[in-house]
Amino acid sequence: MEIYKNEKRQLYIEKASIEQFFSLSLEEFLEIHEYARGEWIIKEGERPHYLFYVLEGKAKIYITHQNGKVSLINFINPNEFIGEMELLNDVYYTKGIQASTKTICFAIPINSFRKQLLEDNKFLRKLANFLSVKSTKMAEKYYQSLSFPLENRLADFILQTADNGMYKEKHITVCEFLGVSYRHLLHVLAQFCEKGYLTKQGRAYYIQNHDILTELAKSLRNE
Amino acid sequence: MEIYKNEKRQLYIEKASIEQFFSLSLEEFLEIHEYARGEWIIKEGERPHYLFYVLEGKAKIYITHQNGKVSLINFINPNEFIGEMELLNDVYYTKGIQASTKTICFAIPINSFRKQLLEDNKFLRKLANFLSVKSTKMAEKYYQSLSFPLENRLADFILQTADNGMYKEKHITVCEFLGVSYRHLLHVLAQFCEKGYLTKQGRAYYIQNHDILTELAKSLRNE
DNA sequence: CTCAAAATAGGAGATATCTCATATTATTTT
DNA sequence: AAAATAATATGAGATATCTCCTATTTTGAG
Repeated sequence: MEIYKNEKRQLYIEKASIEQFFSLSLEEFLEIHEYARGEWIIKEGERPHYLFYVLEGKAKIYITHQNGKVSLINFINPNEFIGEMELLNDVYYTKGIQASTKTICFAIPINSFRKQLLEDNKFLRKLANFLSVKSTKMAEKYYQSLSFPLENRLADFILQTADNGMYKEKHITVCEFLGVSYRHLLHVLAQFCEKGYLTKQGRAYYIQNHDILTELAKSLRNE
Repeated sequence: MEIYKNEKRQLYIEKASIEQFFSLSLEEFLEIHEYARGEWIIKEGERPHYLFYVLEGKAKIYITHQNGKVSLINFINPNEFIGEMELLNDVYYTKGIQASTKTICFAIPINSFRKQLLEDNKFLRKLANFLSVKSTKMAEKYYQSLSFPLENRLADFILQTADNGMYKEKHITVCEFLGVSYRHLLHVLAQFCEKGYLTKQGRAYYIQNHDILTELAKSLRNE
């Protein structure tokens, strides 16, 4: 983990236009952290010392179950908070958060600023907004996972992550994310190929029948 | 739906000690609504006109999927908000909320007070707190549902809802809530009886082996 | 009290998904 | 370049869960 100093730090502080977050001026206490791919931003079971806000990069939230099974429960993307739960509650939290690409975030030491943050209207509104979106998304994922077989959820995931008609995610990440076994993921992918929705070339899959995938994915979101 | 007036209204306003929610004094604009069992507090697809806070009773959140299947996605209990999403976002929302017992809540007309609410720190903090808990719970449910078979989730549910060793929920509600088919729920319940965890008398089930159920449920929460 | 609707109950077969085992191929480390 | 590790692939059999069907019992409305 690297903490940016001087000009580099200044650059990011300006870029993030942190005025939008706070009425109070935290600027001089704000740290800019960079985490390398694979590094743990928060270790599971450890109480974090900072409130983070992701500026660049991508991270993953993991939970380890008692049976040893580890689930990827979500991605964290730019413009999202990390550690807001710990700011609000005293309960401590046991999720692990790992950078999955180089990740740059701003970091506010919780211990020193908790009280002030909780009195800042601008910040609170921003936070409440973020939380409401987060909780909606989670609820969506939940009932989707219950109500639909992998076929539908995978179609949706493919459409969301495909780049120019080409799908090329790591199976391991995907099956964690969708909560199915590696084996079954491959099975359904093979089915998609067999049915002509996708074709496989090497490690990549090309979308052949966009409409059918869209149709499958549409069942998830009932709009 | 009944709107309380005068003394009845006053009673609930005092009981809820609404000072804890707001710095501003909304008291005279606050309505107290009572919904009968089965009544819709918010109809699916309809934009609500109030922010609610449940004082007494229990409600259910439903979503209807495109395939016509309806999922119960959660219960709403006393001391929880309803409609906070609509307050924060302009997006409108398509969940249906139905009272499952007589439900009394306070109701703030959103149109008139939105702006003021969003400037009230006390309220925002309360709301952020609520949302963070909500989203955590949802996340928990999500990964539980993915990682564990019904056996574990049902054991947990039984322990949570059993009253004095007796479990007596409606199967229909439960299978919606746990996201499994009616048939399968019965099957696992029958298994529990066969294995001696429960015994069945009429429509009720009595817990015979509390320890095993606890053990099954414990896998869900890894503490 | 009566009838319709809702809830319970269980059989049978299909499908989705998992576990385990074993090869092969990329990628990273030394 | 060799060795170690991670990722991909696939078969086979087990289990969890679903759908459809049909019968009985309970509950609620009139």
